[in-house]
Amino acid sequence: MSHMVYGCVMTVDKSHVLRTAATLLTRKATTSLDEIAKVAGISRATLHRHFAGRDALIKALEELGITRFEAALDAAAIDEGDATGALRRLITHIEPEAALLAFLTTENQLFVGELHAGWDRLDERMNSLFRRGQESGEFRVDLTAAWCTEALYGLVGAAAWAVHAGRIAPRDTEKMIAELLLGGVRRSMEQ
Amino acid sequence: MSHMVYGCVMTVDKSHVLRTAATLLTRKATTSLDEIAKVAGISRATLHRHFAGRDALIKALEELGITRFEAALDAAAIDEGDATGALRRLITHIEPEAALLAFLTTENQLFVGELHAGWDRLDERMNSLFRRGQESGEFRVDLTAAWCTEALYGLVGAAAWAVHAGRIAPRDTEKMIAELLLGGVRRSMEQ
DNA sequence: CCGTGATGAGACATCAATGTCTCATATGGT
DNA sequence: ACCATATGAGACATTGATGTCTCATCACGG
Repeated sequence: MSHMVYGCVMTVDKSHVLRTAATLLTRKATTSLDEIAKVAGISRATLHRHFAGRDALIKALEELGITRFEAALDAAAIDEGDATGALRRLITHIEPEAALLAFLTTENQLFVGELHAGWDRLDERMNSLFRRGQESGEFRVDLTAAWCTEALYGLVGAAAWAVHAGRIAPRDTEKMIAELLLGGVRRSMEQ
Repeated sequence: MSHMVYGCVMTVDKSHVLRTAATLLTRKATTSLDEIAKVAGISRATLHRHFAGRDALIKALEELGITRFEAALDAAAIDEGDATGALRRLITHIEPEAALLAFLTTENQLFVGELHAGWDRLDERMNSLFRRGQESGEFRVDLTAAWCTEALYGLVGAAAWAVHAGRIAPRDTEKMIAELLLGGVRRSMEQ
């Protein structure tokens, strides 16, 4: 019985399904599995074959988001160079996953039970980046690292929503997030 | 068991019920009316007497949020004085309504159909505040007013969540939002 | 003391979402 | 050509939320 070889016959792109689910669930948290399957272009039966149920789908969404976020942190090499540059690189790598991240940070339903252990690790890496910037003198110290982390999450979500609403161009999101987070809206006196 | 310490026992405090609903629905968008009623301290029958159904409850939530937001804009007198001060005052007045606002900005379900006309008015007032700051030279012009508005919404939501998660103290939210939005995390050279 | 009105408790039917099943079809590999 | 696997379509029962109803209770005012 040496069958069960994975990887070639799988015509369903789980990542695509999950992204579709993230988009729909962000817009309407009560979206039915029927609609998710329909928009993803698969039947409800197939959706159910890949994800046992709604909870499993949400769980997979969480897993994917954490994985992508972690990958973005790695790709941005946030521990190298100055914190400002590291933060810019991070935003660049996070932006493509904005919709997914926005879903995870707003769907607090995930945290009613136990929260995924991966989040602790991500939060810690984020916090350490801001702390590093504070210690190097790049970042102000009157804003806690924890708040800066939460603010980044919030801004990423706001940007995703603004793009969806057509208020800002997709190509501008990266700059908008980075500039606002780093410099704020106030015109600097030095300029 | 008839308790409830209101002045008059025969009238349910709709505002209290709505705030409870906002809190619960923010944490879990699929919270049942049963649980909302229970946490609000009323029976499901009474909840249904005041709000015809889930949609009506959401609608009332939207109305309340818009009303409170509009009141905050008025109370802050955002058209008077410099834009920076106006923005600080606005944040001060908005902060108590953070949970409610956070719900409205994340519950995009509201916008699948027609979006409430009140939002246009609110967005316009917010945008004009940021435009005013740009024209007076206080705010930078490379960040659009629309984005600044969305960013404020996002930061208010992030702050509400951070407080709920115990990451920042309630008394600090005002400062955290204002300082980050105005000045960003980067240490200013002028200091 | 009694009546009006709001509420609490619960029964009941309904509906939508969900989970599970079967069967037919399509695809890819052997 | 044959077989294994994935998929699509749909039937079916179940579950939970919801809307509606009735009745008992409690508070307040006349």
